[in-house]
Amino acid sequence: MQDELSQKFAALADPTRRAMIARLYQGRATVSEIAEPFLERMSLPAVTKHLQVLERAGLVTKTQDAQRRVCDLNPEGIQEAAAFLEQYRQAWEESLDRLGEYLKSVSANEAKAGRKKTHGRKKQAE
Amino acid sequence: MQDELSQKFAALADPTRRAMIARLYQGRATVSEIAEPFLERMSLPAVTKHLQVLERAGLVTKTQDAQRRVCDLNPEGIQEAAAFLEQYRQAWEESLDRLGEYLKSVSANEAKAGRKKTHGRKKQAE
DNA sequence: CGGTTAATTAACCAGGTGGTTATCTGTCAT
DNA sequence: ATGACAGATAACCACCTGGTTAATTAACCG
Repeated sequence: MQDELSQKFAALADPTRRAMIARLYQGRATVSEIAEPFLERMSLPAVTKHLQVLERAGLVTKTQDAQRRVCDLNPEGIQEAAAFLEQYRQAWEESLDRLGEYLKSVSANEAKAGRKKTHGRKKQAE
Repeated sequence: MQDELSQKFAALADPTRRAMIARLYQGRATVSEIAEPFLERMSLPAVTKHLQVLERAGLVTKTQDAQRRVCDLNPEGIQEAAAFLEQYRQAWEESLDRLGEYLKSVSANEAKAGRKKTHGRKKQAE
C-alpha cells in the first residue's frame, strides 16, 4: 500500500473500522473499551489489528497510560481523506445548482424528480 | 466486500483509480481514452478491471456507444462517500476553531506551525 | 462476408487482508 | 517476587486484489 491517501481510504473501507471511528468520535477510549462491542464477533487480536490499520493510516493515535493504550481520533487525518472528495464535491454542487436552475426554467415541478434513469447529471457541457 | 460504503472507500484506496476519477472529472471519456495514460504502466485488461471496481462502487457509470464504452463520473456516488467524512469534519471544524482560539490566546505565531511531531491535536477535552 | 477496432472475459499468479489460536511482553498490585 | 491484567506478536489460514497473457465478444467499415 503505497501512499498515505490510499492507506486512509483502505482503512475506511471496513465497517468495523468505521464503527471504531464512530466510537472514538464520542471520546477517547482504551483498546479494551473499543474492543468490547466487537468481542462477540471477533477476537481481541483482530481488534488490535484494526486499530493498527487506523493508526498507520493516521486516522487514530495511540498513547500509553500505564498498561492501558488510550486511543484518540486524529481529525487532521480524516481531513486529508475528506479533502480529496471535497475538491470534487464543491465543484459538483455548482453544476448541480446550474442544473437545478435549468430544470426550473424548463418546468417548475420537475425539480424534485430527476431520478428515473438519469441519475447521473453529467453532460453539463452540452 | 459487504456494504456500499466499504466498496466506495475500497475503490478510492488506489492511486490509479483516483487518477481515473480525476481524469473523468475533466469530462466523460471512453475506456481507451481513460486507459491511454496508463498503458505504459499496465495492460488494458487491468484498466478494465479498475473501471469495473469504480462502476460497482457506484462512483462511475458506463454507457455503450457503438463499440465504445463511455464513462462518466457519478457525483452522487462520491457524495455518499464524502458524507461519511463530512459528518466528522464539520464537528471537528468547530473543535479546531475552539483550539485555534485557545492557541491564539497562548501564543500568536504558533498558529501555522503545528506539524513537527505533534501532528495530532487530540485531547481537546482536557 | 471478412477484417479491424474496442473492450471484456478467462485463467492464472504473487502478495496482501482479516481472521484465528497460542504465546509473549509489560505494568500494576500485593 | 508473584500473579493478574491489558495488549501486542507470532504463526498460520482462506480469501480477495491487482496484475499478467491469451482468447472472446461485439460493432463498425468496406
